[in-house]
Amino acid sequence: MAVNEGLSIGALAKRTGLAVSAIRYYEAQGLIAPWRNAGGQRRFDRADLRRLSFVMIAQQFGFTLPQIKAELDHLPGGRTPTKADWTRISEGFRAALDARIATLNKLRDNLDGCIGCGCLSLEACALYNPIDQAGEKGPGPRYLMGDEPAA
Amino acid sequence: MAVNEGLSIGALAKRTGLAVSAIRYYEAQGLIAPWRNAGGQRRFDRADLRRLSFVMIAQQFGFTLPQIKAELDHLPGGRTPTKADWTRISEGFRAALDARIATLNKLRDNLDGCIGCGCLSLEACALYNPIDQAGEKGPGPRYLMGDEPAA
DNA sequence: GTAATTGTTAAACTTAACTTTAGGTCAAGG
DNA sequence: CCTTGACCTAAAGTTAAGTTTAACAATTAC
Repeated sequence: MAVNEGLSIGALAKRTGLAVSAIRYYEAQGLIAPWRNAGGQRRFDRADLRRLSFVMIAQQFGFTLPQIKAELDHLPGGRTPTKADWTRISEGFRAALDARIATLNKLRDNLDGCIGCGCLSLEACALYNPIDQAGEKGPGPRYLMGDEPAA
Repeated sequence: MAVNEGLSIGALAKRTGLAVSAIRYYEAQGLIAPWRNAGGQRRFDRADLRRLSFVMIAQQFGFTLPQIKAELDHLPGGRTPTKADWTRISEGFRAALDARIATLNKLRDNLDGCIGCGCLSLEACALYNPIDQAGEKGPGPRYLMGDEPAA
């Protein structure tokens, strides 16, 4: 056992809890870049454990792999990332998470209003607006829910 | 034009902002159950607008279609759902949403600790535990927001 | 009455994030 | 040396939530 062999993909899988196939997939997506030993097998270093932790956490937060790659690409190229490097990109998480929590709180407040009125109608319901983002910004108000325009 | 013809799929699509193909897909998944006119075309009633509103809102909250179907299946079978019926199942949203917000808040608090230590390591990082749970849930895309919404 | 629009079906295609399979290679133990 | 287990690649399969396509029928508009 040479001192500086690096981790095999199986060892990395055990340490992270990821499937071997997932780690290979992440390499294909450019999230990690192992080197190869004499026999052509992947060898990882310990910094890759941290990279994969980052990937897993970012996924929890709803980031896509390309987005995560974009973050990881901000890490320094030539050297092993320092604690400060990781702290810097982790703070991006904090901001994204705060934004997401704010969105859900707003959604919940809207829902509270809707429970009160029981409407769930597209036009009247405050929840409709977020949905509308993707939809057409078309024609004016309609009577959507089968209720008469009734006074 | 008979008084009580019902809505065509195109009309429903315009009113909801959904694509015609999406509405057909929802029917295939059992989320709505239109009847057919003499020529074999789908006809919807106004209550289906409300069902689709419910679907769209629930999707905003991260529910899957099977989960949404499970909620909709709690609506009364024989009659048009009343406002009270809708209010009752909307309250399920409120609970799920509260749970999700709580989860994210916990995640954020853990992240704050991690930013402090800069570790992001699997053994030490508090964020590891939620990841570990998600890993137990088998193959396929992971949940976007952490916990699976309460059914 | 005819043309344009809207509707019908089944099946194939799409994207993300993987997993599974098939057919072989490398490494470690006895 | 030989076997067993870990590893390799490329390609196909999986799931969710739809969209697209092709070929054809029904409705509506003029």
